[in-house]
Amino acid sequence: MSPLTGAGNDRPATLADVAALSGVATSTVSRALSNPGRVNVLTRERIERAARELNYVPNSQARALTSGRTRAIAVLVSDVTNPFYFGIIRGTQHQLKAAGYTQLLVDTEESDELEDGTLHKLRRSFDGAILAASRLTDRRLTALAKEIPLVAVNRQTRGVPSVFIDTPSAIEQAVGHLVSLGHRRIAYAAGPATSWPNEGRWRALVRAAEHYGVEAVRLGPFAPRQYAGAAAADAVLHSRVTACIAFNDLLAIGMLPRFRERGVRIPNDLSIVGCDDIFGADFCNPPLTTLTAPIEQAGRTAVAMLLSRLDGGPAPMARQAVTLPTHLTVRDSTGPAPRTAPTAPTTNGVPTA
Amino acid sequence: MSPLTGAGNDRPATLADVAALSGVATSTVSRALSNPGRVNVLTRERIERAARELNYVPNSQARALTSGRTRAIAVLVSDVTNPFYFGIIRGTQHQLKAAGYTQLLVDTEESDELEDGTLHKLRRSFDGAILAASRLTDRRLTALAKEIPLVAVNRQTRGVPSVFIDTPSAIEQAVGHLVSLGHRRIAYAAGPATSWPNEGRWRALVRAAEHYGVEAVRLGPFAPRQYAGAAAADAVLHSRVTACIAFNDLLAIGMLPRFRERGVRIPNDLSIVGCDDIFGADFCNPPLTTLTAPIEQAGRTAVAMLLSRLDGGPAPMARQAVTLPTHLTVRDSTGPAPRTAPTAPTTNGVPTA
DNA sequence: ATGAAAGCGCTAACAA
DNA sequence: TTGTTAGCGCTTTCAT
Repeated sequence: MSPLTGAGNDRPATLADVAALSGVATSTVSRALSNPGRVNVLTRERIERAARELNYVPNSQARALTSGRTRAIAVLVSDVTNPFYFGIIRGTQHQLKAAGYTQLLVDTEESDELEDGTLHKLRRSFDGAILAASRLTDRRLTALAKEIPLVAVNRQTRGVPSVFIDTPSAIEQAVGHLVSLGHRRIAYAAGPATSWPNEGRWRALVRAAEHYGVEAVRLGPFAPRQYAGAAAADAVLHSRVTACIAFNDLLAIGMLPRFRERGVRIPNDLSIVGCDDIFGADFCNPPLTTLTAPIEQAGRTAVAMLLSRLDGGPAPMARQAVTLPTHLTVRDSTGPAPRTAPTAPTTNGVPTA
Repeated sequence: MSPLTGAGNDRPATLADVAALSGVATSTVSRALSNPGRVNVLTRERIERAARELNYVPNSQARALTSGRTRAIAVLVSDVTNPFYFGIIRGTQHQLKAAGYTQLLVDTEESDELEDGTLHKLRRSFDGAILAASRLTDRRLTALAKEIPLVAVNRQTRGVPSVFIDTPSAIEQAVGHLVSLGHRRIAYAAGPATSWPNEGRWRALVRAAEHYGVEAVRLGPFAPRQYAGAAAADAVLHSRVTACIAFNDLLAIGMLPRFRERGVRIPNDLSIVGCDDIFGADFCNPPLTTLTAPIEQAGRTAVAMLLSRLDGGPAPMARQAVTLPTHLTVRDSTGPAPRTAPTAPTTNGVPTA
């Protein structure tokens, strides 16, 4: 018989059972189990023994009904398919479990309505939410933050606690790196218009380009998916640049085979920089130079902020906006600029798309 | 004002509010909303209108307390870090949402105790569970399946409904493929001893090797992680084989850079076959020949089985054990056998580890 | 077809 | 420090 199984009982033990066995009132048991300090040491021990004997497990639904707290946190991602979120999920999962919370994972499928709707439908099923990539408007998000304890990742909006992964700063480093390799014209393969970090990355590129006196050209938008890489690669080849910074690694990784098909060698003919440093960025071919984001840490930090807020009242010590540093990781997809920008060969054995 | 926000009310509407507004008893509202058939059409419409007006959202905790059903399904994975589970999670998430269920994601960290413990602690928080890679013993699992509606993935145990990804059959194909390329001695880089599919894969290799009259050698066990690839690669180089089938793609991908370091070319000097076809298997270097598993489908199927069980009583139409076919996907990590097996060079400029 | 009433298991005043 | 007593919001008999 497993120690975790009831002692052959039919129905799981309740507070009342524990109370009966230990000869106290249910309220005392409740206190002993949640506010151990506010109960006599001896009775508490007796109660704990009884609870163990009956293999008592609190019913979290019932607990939630009265206390209003579920000890569950909703984590909303815009696409479970995207490996970027796995870092986030890993971080949140770790931190939540440590704090005894359960994680409700929700995929909002890039839809703001689904995001808003789910948040409301599940409202009483969680104590707080982490929006890993909110597609909501600023207004809506601000309003929501007043109703629901939440922390947004990569989304800075007034009044909304957030964890910001500072990719823009790293973009400046990336541009410096490219400039030092002789690149003078750099493309940005943009992500979806609904993505908040997308604009910041482009602006950072523009700023850095101005600073270094080089050109920046914007391409896209492209879906933040591997399959969008082909279109992005073609666009790059038509833009007469010698280097490209992609909205994210997924897109960058998707571009690689397309360049190979078209006879464009990376990094000899063209340099590529990704963003995030997701799973796979280190072993794709060639390994990707990218802006390494502390993804997992972002998840952990978001949870820490949220929980401290839940425990410590509306606005505790915790800062309301945390910025996580990001750095350039140089691998093999960037190299010295070629004399001329590569173009799509029209007579290369490979037909142009 | 968002249609999803209450009309400026302070506290969310309850059944009683809806009842009051529509002039009926709470029980009638309850029926109208759950058993639409058992209520007068007119009153039902009135109730629905009232509910909409008050922006009523049922409190799932309260509902769970009486009905015993939470409309949540727990999905247990042994390691959220492993991309294999991405596919499972994607599949379950999709199917669960379609059915109006919430997904509770739990990482059991390869620990059977944590698995068992979590299952019990959360017992009243979900209606059923999907064990994506149970580390429990057969006895324990069987016992558990009697208490809790569950479906196991890649784990066949009597009395436990399961979805089995038939990688063993594909291993036979893989061996055939390797034999046709001239390989006569094939290694198996084993996964963890606690992994159920691990043994089946090895047995399939032994069987196929016998059938083709070639040798099979077993190496390991290795952690099913990228970092274990270095050790696995070294073991392969000491085993005098010309081909290796790895427990999973993660391990295979981890082996690749190690071979490169040691001057062993894939597939010229050595052929590698992975299992699962996870994210990354197609773009690593070289792209991996692997046994493509319908991972996402496995997740979807598991959910379908579980839900049909929950709705349709203890043992409905649904088969209790489903096998999903797997096939060999040949990419660039397998090729003709070299004349002699590669070994670890001791004087190659690269020091041996 | 509808209503009244009794809980589900727990927490949180309030008393003692 | 402990017990008594109301509920939390909902479902579900049992009546009507």
